[in-house]
Amino acid sequence: MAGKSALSTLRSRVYPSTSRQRVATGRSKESTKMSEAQSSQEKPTYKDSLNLPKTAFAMKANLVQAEPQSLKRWEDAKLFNRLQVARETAEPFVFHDGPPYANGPIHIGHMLNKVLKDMVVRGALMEGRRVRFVPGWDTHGLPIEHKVMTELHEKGKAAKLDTLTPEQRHMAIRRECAASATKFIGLQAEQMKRLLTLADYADPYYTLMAQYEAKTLEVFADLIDQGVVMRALKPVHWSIANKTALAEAELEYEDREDLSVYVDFEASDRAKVAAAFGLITELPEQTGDANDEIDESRFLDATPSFMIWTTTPWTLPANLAIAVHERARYALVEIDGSTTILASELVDKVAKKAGAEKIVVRGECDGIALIGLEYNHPFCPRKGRIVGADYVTLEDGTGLVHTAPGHGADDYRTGLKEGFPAYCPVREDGTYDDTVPDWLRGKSIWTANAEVAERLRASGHLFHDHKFMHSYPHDWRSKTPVIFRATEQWFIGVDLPVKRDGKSLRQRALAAIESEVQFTPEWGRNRMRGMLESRPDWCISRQRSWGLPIPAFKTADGATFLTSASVRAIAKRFAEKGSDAWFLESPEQLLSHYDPSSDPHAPKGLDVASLTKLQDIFDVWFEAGSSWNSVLRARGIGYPAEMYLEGSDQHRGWFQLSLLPALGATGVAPFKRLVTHGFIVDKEGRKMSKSIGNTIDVEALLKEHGADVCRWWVAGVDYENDIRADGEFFKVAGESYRKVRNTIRYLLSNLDGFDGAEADTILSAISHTGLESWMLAQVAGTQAVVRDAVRRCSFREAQLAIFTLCNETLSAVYCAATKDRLYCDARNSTRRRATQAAMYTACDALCRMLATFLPHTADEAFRALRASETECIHMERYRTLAFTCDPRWSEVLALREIIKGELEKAKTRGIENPLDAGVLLPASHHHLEDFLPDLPDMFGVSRVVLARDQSSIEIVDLRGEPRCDRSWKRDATVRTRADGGMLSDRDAQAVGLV
RNA sequence: GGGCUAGUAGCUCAGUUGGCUAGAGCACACCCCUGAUAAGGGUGAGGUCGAAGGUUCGAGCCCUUUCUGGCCCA
Repeated sequence: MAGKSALSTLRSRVYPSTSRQRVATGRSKESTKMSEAQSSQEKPTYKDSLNLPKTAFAMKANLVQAEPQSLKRWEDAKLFNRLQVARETAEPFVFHDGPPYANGPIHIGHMLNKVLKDMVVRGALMEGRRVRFVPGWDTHGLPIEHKVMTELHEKGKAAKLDTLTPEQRHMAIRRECAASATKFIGLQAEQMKRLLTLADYADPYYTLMAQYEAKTLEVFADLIDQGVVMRALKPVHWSIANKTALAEAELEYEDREDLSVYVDFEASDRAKVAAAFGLITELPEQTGDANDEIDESRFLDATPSFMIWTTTPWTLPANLAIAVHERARYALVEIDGSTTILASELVDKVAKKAGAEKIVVRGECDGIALIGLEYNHPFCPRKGRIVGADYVTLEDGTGLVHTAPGHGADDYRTGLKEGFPAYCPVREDGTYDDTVPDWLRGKSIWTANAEVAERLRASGHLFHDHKFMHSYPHDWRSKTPVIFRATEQWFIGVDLPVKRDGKSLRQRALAAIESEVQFTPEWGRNRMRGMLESRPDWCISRQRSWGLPIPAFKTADGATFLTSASVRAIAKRFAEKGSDAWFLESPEQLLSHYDPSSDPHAPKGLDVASLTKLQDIFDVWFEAGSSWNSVLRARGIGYPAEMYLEGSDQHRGWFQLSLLPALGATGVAPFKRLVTHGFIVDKEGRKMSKSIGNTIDVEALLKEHGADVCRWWVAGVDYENDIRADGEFFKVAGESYRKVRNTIRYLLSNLDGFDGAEADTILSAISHTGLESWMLAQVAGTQAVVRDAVRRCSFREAQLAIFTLCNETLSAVYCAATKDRLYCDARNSTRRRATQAAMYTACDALCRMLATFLPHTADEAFRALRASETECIHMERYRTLAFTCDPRWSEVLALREIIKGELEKAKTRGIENPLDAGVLLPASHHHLEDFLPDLPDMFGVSRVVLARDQSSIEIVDLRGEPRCDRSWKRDATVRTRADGGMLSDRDAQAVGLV
């Protein structure tokens, strides 16, 4: 004992740090300390008699090493499955994962999305709900196929593909694609698990699974039943060399010289054109009135033309319209004898290019005045019409745009709007069909370019032509130029009436987002409405290898065969064999479950043996957009989902493309609520991109900070808008995490030897005016805020409430106030045990609240609290916390703030340590008398007195009074005890010196 | 170019229908404690609310224009 106290003394002497000695401002403080230390040499020290904090819960989290151990513990304990069993009869919370694309490692956006989803999952679990969250992956589609093809090229294996039959070729590519997707699913799943997300990783969904594909086809069949699936023409990039459609990613842009032509399209009705420009074509009758003299400049005697410019003369046979901009100015000019119309701004430029000399502007008007006028096609026997289009610019050409809906994307949209067909007289080998004039039939479009120009020149329609260099798309494989060519595609018609109720998908979708779906943030509703209002029919077919085949056939007489019954039969086949069957099996095999006699829509006399398979595959969005059926309904999880939670780009993507098929097939939206988050940008607010080099690597983040810190960062971001991220921000999140962790550690460290089972009994006896009641009421209030905030996905709000509880309520106030009783009271004193019971309850509640955000740390703390390695916080649910406190506590807290200020002022009087101070409260505070026992600890002072004769708060200097050697309080009962120490009654009792 | 959306202390954010001397937390500075110790407590300094006009007795909040970002289209 003597040795120990000597050591303590030595420590107290040596401990003051050098830095403090450097900054020590003055005089007496150090000397006072020294004299006290010296005097204590003769006196006993009491440190060992105190109940000081003790815990195995480490201050340093060491997340990077510890989290994988938690993962393993949960996996070994089969946490996900145990939860399913435990919550079997609980109210389900249907939550559905939007599938990320399996073509690379996860990036920080995935981290954000997955962690937010996990907070929803864990939040619902803590509410006692049953949550079966199935993670999914989108596995089909062009990016994977393109990447695989590029790799095959690089490895020199692509040439071999060309020696295969088309079906062998498809299969070879599909095998490679499946391998690639599977590889990245494995990688991503591990990374997502490392983020401590809780999901059914043992049984996830992939869009390439046979069952999934079958269920997607069922949705397609439902849509056929509802009458919204149709076949129509649409222009696509077309490789003549390979006779196939190409995607944007398969194009390479190279410079190419083309013939560019300026063509005059003769107006059909001279008078109408003249009127548009304020001119006349008929001379009014002579009245003889001198004032009625004819203004000859207003008289138009020639038939004007509309001048267009194009670099693809071969598309002129398909011209159906000319587009102008409503607000652009157009001029009627005479150029070298011809009368023509073009944008005012471009008259000089065009004239100069053509070397024209004599230019007379006869009139001007806005584009809107031209809309509706008609013209005669220069070599086809039909009329065309002037239409308005926003994309018309005055940068090149004439301001009047040649429009062939079968040969251009803009043209096609204009055609849809104006009711023109996607007329395409070009066959798949690049030659004209029989609908064009004789002299073009069967000719290649490339040779047609020059011939069309010559023909126009001969007939006087060619104003000017010249060679023109421009960037032009080429097929990346054959290196040949591609064309836009309208082909037959499958569509879901958004304006067709659905059989169920006669309303179109567009009408139903608009109604659904108006009143049946909640949006977080609310502006998502507006955004989605705009997109739904303007969206065209959904083209669901692609000409690719890697995807789910659209199971359509061609009959011997060239008709397309596809009915809902045939699709359902093939769905059955795919469920057995996977969609590879489409490329491996004969039509008879594929249709083995199909019985034409029971299909009212089967063609008469259908001969299955004579069918040939069509080669379209589904747009990947159709597959992802059917997940509510392939996952939620197929697995009996529930329908519709409570919520979908994705990035705000999915308003156009997954949200919309899930809504449309679901409304068609079921009549009900697949989600009740849409929550969106913004995109992660760098600290300057710029988007992250590999080329700029401002990306943040998820693996590196996890390695540096651990998942709980990363999750704590996610919990704190304002995810509704762009989210700035930077390495520094994670350090800040780490600091905040440490604060919470330390608070928990301190609570735990004061619970050494306390039996948590007694907590409730002890707390049932506490007073409303007691400190415990106040603290527990704060905990209860925080829990209510957290639960409500998490339900609303307002994680930031929940995090702030938890942090404030730790930082303010507990660390700064409650823990500071209860130090004296925890350390100095007798170990089993009623007061100390009440404090422990309150701390136990607070810590328990904190673990439950934190489980949503910090799965590892909450579990670690909970096991420490329960002193059990088998307990798991994630099997728990919220407890009801029915703690309330006297409403006057708010006054006590306000008073505490005032006292702190007074104590600060008292420092100038030399009272630097609050334990050297007493507080005199004036008569006006007598209503707080019930709180008096806790007030000294609340203020951190040695004594609080209610003084009737006092008119204001006063800080009393107690430095003249004896100081208890054990508690360091200046207490009236302090006196020399039998062991020679100066102790107060309480402390004397605690050490057994009564 | 169009639709939606954001811009408040060094950083991350609150600021309800216009009424405040514009608030938190972190970081920073200074102080206390050394019995939560690679912890804990206290105090303080930081802002012409992106910019310019306008409405109003009064604007961070409403209107117009504009600048800088983000998402989705074109």
